[in-house]
Parts: sequence; C-alpha cells; structure tokens
Amino acid sequence: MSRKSSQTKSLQNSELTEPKTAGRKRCPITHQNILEATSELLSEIGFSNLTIEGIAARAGVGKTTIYRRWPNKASLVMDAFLAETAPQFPYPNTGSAITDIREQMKLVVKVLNSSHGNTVATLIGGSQTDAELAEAFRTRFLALRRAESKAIVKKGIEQNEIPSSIDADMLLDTLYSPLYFRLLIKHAPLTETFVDQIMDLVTNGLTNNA
Amino acid sequence: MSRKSSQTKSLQNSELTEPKTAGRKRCPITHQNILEATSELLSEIGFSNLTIEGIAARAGVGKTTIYRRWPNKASLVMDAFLAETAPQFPYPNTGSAITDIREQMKLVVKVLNSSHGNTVATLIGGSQTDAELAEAFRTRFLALRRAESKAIVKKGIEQNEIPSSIDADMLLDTLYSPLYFRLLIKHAPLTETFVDQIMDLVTNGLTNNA
DNA sequence: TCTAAATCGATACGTAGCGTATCACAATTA
DNA sequence: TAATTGTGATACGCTACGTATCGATTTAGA
Repeated sequence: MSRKSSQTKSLQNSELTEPKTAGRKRCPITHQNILEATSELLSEIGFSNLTIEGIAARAGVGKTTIYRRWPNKASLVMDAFLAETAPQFPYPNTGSAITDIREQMKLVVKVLNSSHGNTVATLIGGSQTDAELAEAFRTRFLALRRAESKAIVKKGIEQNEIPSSIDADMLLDTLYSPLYFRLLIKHAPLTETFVDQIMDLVTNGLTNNA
Repeated sequence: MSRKSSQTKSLQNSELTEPKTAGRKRCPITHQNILEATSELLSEIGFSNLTIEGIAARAGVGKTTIYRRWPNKASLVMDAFLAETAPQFPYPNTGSAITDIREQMKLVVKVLNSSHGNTVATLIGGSQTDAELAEAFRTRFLALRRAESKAIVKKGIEQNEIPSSIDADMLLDTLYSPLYFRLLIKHAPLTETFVDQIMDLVTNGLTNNA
C-alpha cells in the first residue's frame, strides 16, 4: 500500500489547504474536462452505464488520471453533478413562507423536467446499490436544500402561517416527495398544476374542502 | 436466427395458451428454483450486482436455461419479486375510508422495513437505467395497488370523507410518496408515527391547526 | 415403437470494463 | 541539478456478458 501524499480523492470539495509539495501540479483544465465529460455522459446514458474508460475517452485523458483523482465512480459523478447543478435551486423570497415554498416547488419541477432531472433520477437510482453515492447525495445535495427549506418553515411558524407543532422534516417530505416519486416512477406527469394541488391539499386539508 | 416456437419469455405471467407441441417440457421445479434463487440473491446483493451466472449457480441450473426462459434480468427479477410479494399488501376494511388508508399505509411501512423493502428500493433504482424493468414495475406492481387504493378513495368520496373535487392520483401520491422517498433516500426513519403525521396533516391541513 | 422436437446442464467463445502496474516523459520545487 | 509528482499509453488478470454447440433426456404424434 504505497502512500500518495497529496491525494485528495474524496467526496468533499477538493483543494482546501494544499500541503505545497514538490512535483508537477494536477492540471485544472484536465479536471474541468473530466467533470464536463462526466456530466455529458451521465445525462446521455445514466449512472450505471457510465464507465470510467468512457469518460476518459470523452475527456481525452488517460483513465489512470481519473483513478488518481477520484476514488470511485460515485465520487466523480457527484462532483460533476454538483458543479453543474448547485446554482440551480435559488429560493424565492415573497412575503409568505407558504408562497415561498410553493414557488420553490415549481422551480424544482422545472429542474426535474430538464435534462438535470434524468441525472437526479439516475443518482437516486445508483444510490440503491452504491452506499457511497447515497451518502454523497444525502449530505452534499439534499441536506443543503433541506436546510434552506427548514429556514423557510421556521419563518412560516414565526409568521403564524404554519402551526409550531408541525415537524418540519415531515412537512417537507410530504410536499417534495411526490415530485421525486413522479420523477422516478413516471406513472403520471410532473407539472406546476401538480404542485398547486399538493400545496392546496396540505394547506387546507381534506376536511376543509377547498 | 433460429426460431424457438414455444418461447414464453415475457413480462406477463407465463403459460396462457401453450400451443401444445412435441418435445421435452420445461421443468416447473427448475422454474421455482430459479425464482427462489433470484429472490434470495436480490435481497442479498441488490439488482445491479445480480448476475445471471450467479443465479444459475445458486439454483443449480445451467445459465442457458435461464436465458431460454427470460429475455433479460429485469423480467426475471420482476417475476421473482411478484411471486414473493404479491400476497403481502392486503387492504383493511374498517368503516372509514380514511382509516382504511391509514392502516394500509402502516402496512406498507411494515413491508418496506422488512427485507422486501430493500428489494423494492433496488427495483426502483434499477428502473432508472432499465426501461423494461420500469415498465414492469409500473404495470405489474404499482398499478395493481393503485387500483385498489383508488377504490378506497372512491368509497371515501361516496361517504363524504373526501371532497369529490380531489384528484385521486394526486392524493395517493401525496400520501404514499413520502414513504417511498424515505425508503430510497434513508435520510430519516420510516415509522408508523410518520404515517400518522402525514395522515393528520393531509386530513386537517396546515391552517386547521390540529 | 419409432421419429421429430424441445429442454437439459456443461462447456467454450469473443467482448467489454474493471482496477492495478509499469513505463518514459513533462512539470515543478528546493 | 536533483528529487518529486502528474501524465497518457499500454498491458495485465479478472468477471460477467450473451451466444453457440454439445450429447443426453423427455415428450407427442405417426
């Protein structure tokens, strides 16, 4: 087991405190090319059909270089996905927390209906047999949006739009899960109308016939 | 391309109208052994790690025999899954439709928390890169339970528990998706309490602070 | 009873991608 | 200049794919 000193190789964002050692640097353009090739292939053929050799070929890079920089496919794919998708989910800020959430849900629908949707689906799919990918998806993607959403729920509670007895995780799961479920199963279309229906149902309730 | 006359090979349930031709019969015990080996391996290692050769070895069968009977892995896995799981989701019949659904959701939680849960997750996961598996999962598994559920919703509307304006598919997606989402993402536990919270939220609504 | 048809398990085949190792060369630092 | 590290190329053994072929076995019908 040879020790490679500067090996980053992780699911966290790279390059925090480079130890500054001798030797040739890793080319950042190569890094970019690999991430782009991964993104392209991911949306074209999906996670499980993705091969390191295929990515290397598309990026014009030796596959050794990829294995040197990422410990596994999941890690690479997650980096590529986040680099591309992180700026895609801005949170609106209207006066009402409920309206904020409703609008954000419609934004999620837009993204899930774009080419990114297939990627998200394929990542959740791959997570079912790749524990590292699953962990990366939870901590590096979902947890971030969940934290934002919880802040809005908190605002809603302070503004008396949402009862303080409500469990935020439960509420957010109830609102957002149907979007992901339709993305994954494709048994019914994923539309903005669907968002409105869910939101109306959850705000008014069945007994409060709207 | 040699023509094999009696080849069943489909995602529908086999043996409808056997053309009754000459030649040796397919051994039904072999059939059973293959399905059982598939179920075992599926819950042990998941869909995408499953190999036909592995199944053949476990079942004590030549892999040719499997390829002769099923067109692909998805088809075989779906047959194995349904043979094992079909009788697992009985619908309760209390007086109230809402209560029926609540109890059935708790039953689903039980199943998803059992070893079958891993299988369901792995099937949905595999569906993201296998269109045939996806189609089979929708039509041979989900559609059946969805039909049952819709009947209960209809009963609920007739009994004035549920407003007639409600879209049944939307309602059922809102109720059940969070269960599957927690199964797939594993970001929070899947409990009967969770079911109660969802049901309370959807019946009372946010404004009707329960 | 004999013949044609179909299944059976076993085995071999070429193909693809895995992850590792080794190479000569290039870039960087001390 | 010398030591160190990254780079792309190539070769390695491995596993599973899906197909083809084999002799043996079971079955239906003439």
